[in-house]
Amino acid sequence: MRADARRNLEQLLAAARDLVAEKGPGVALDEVAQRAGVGIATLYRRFPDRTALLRGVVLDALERTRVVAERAAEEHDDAFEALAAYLRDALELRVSAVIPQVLDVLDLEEPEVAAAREASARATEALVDAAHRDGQLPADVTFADVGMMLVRIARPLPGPMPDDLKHDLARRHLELFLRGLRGGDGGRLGGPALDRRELAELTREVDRRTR
Amino acid sequence: MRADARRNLEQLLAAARDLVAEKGPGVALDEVAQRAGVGIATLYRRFPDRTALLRGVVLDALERTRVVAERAAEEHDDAFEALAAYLRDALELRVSAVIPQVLDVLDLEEPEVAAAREASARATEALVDAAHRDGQLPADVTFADVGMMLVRIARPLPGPMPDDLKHDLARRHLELFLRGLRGGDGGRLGGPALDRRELAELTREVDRRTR
DNA sequence: GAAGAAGCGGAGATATTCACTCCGGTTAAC
DNA sequence: GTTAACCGGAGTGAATATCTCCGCTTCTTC
Repeated sequence: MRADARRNLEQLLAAARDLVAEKGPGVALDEVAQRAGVGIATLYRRFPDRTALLRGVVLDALERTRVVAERAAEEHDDAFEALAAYLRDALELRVSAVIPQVLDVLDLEEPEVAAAREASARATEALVDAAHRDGQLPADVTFADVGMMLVRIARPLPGPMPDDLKHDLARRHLELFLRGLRGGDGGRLGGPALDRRELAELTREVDRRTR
Repeated sequence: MRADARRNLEQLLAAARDLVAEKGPGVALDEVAQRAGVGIATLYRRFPDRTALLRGVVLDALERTRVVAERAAEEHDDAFEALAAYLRDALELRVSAVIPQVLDVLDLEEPEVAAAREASARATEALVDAAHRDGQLPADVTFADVGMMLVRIARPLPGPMPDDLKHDLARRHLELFLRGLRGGDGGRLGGPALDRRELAELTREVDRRTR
């Protein structure tokens, strides 16, 4: 495979990942190609139809999720810290938000997808279970709770706001969530601490610029 | 105004609210009319174009938000409980998720919208400030943090799952968030506590049914 | 309970958007 | 320098969405 072809493929997957997370699985494919910086024909060359693209996106996302979950387990002795590290990494990957969007549309029984789902879920379940065993995660907070809160936090917020600010806020809200799970006072939140005035000013400015 | 006309108007606003929260401001207007149980002509009779409908939805949402915020302040002596009551009520109204979606598209300078925004934000800011003053809300958790976490929790999760379960989970996650804010152990979470198997089983079933 | 005003529904013409293909030109690899 | 792989984007046809028109129905009032 030629080097530029591989680069284009990766850019397509990244663009599709971000756009599907934001707008759902029905995004215009032209838009995906444009965001990826390639022509529409290049998209169709790699992925014969929308389903193939979505399959590619979700397989990539599940695989990346599995990798960071397993790495987090290896690199941290403390079970809660391992879980926290996984959640932070997954957020950076911008991967979690896309998975449920695509599952809405894809065939879940399809073996390759089912296997990836299983592997990924198993790896993150191990983190949750370990934190439970160590008594660091409240017993009534389940696998689904953690996973879904990650989705909620990873989903790009709607509203007029620069993308990087949205992401900074997502990081901050993940820390807030972790602090809540941890129980104690927790550490600093970091990131933008916006009061009402600052928030209003910010959105107004963006609104004006894009109008 | 005739009684049936008023009822239809309310159903249109409710349908538009839910659908915009779920799919964004670009929803097909036919779909809105159908969900409201009225003909498409009835929609256009009330709202000459999409912008008018979105304006109606957001004004309604902001007004309802203001009302529950003010009522929460009145009915609760404890500042944190007042904030919690507001968040719970706002979640039930299914109103929070729609506001940022629409702000993305509407003219924020328009006086009526700006006034409603101001009034609504002021009322919820009062709740946050009071909880800060009483030392029940960590000082570094801002107005924007609380508001955005509400949006994150109120937004319907994507993925194959019955709507009422999604809503039960949203309630549960709000309680989880409140427990985190409160700091202590907090009360019971309530609602569906799903482990990995149950979650997988559930989505698989829905997936099969809708296929 | 009859008259009439207000309101309703949905078929269909029109506009818009989207998916997908084709081919002349470009670029990486050796 | 050659060649095979790869690329871009205009363009066509299909699908989808918007919005109007008008015959029918339902409330309200006296």
